[in-house]
Amino acid sequence: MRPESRSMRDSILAAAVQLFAQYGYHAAPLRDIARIAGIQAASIYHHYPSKQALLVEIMETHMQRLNTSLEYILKETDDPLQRLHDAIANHIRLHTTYKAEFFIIDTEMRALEEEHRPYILGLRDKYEALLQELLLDGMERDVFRRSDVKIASYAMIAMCTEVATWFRPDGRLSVQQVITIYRQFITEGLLHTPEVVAHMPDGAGHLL
Amino acid sequence: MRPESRSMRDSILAAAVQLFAQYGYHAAPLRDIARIAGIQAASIYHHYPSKQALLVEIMETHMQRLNTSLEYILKETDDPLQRLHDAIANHIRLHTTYKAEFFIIDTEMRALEEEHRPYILGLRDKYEALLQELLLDGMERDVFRRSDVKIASYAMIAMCTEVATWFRPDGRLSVQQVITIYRQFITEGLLHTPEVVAHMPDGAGHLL
DNA sequence: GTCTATAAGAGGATAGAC
DNA sequence: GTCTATCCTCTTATAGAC
Repeated sequence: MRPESRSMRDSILAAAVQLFAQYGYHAAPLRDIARIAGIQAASIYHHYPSKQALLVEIMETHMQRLNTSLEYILKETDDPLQRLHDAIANHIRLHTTYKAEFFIIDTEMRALEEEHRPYILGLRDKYEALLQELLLDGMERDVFRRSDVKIASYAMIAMCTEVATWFRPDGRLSVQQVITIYRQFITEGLLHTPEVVAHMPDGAGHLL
Repeated sequence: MRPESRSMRDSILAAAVQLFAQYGYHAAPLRDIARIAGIQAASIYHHYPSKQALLVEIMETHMQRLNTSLEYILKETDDPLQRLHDAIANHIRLHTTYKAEFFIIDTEMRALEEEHRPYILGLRDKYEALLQELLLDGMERDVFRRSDVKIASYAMIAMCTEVATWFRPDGRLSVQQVITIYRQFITEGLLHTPEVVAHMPDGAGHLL
């Protein structure tokens, strides 16, 4: 694609991301997307075949980004706990960096026409499978408590994904702080870790 | 409201719930809602002033249901851990019983017109505040580990709410099983609880 | 590559008969 | 309380000039 068209193509996509996230796919008129991009509605069709194509491209790009990064973590790291930490950080970092894009993925699946839905759902299933692989491995190696792998993956994905709903770059917490808090919640839960140290003969060896 | 109209009013609302959940608010035509309810589109306006009124009524009814039940738990129960268990069970039970209704609340907030949004958001904020009250109390009484109360409430709500997305009454797990798994995940996290018992002098007193 | 003009249709809502 | 008929607006998408 030549440079002069590449730029307008990106502007249109950026405008679509903004309005799809703000009003939802069906409530975002193509005219408004065009206006933000600085052209007429009809001109969009020189760059994209339909409104639906904009949605598919947004979802495809970022689901692939998510999958590629998790595949990299699984390939490069062996320790289950380190893998989990990296996966949580990766998920939250991407969902705060591409906040609007992932919010669209999370809320506009229904807006996908039959033709494209299986493909995008496949990408989402792939991510779940990768995370489940991570969790199962950690359970088999006795690092994680044995529990329902599917439910654990759903719960993790749901809570880390929702960060895209409320996170504000200028808010109370930095991305790194959010990651640290979620990491501890996911690994240790809400309850106090039992005070093991007090019962041990020599009082040595803090667990944390 | 008289009985003969009450029935059609409910039929219309039930049809709206079905189609709003299936296709989304903007993609669900009033004509289709009417067809499922067994009347003509124009007849809906005898029972509701607008399409928007259907959405507001669905959201209002079930957010109030959620708030009332959590308020009851906080009033009747004092023990923080028991309160947490009850709150989780209550949230998941309501979100599986009124699956479509809560799915709409979770995905169609953007479809609310300015006039009604503050009211519904207020009900949602109220629920978050109640849960945060529960969590803060548990931390101050040293039952829960001290951590960020807001984040903990967001995480809990996100993971328990998403059950409405994938739960199937005829699926692999019963509602009670889902509740038990979530409960353990939220309280204990993914990691093994340290094997305290082995280090204790008499080996007595299982923690769980 | 962008424009103007417009097709073609769907949508929410209203009027007024019965 | 429900119907038929219809209004009015908005929307995606296309045709063809520049």
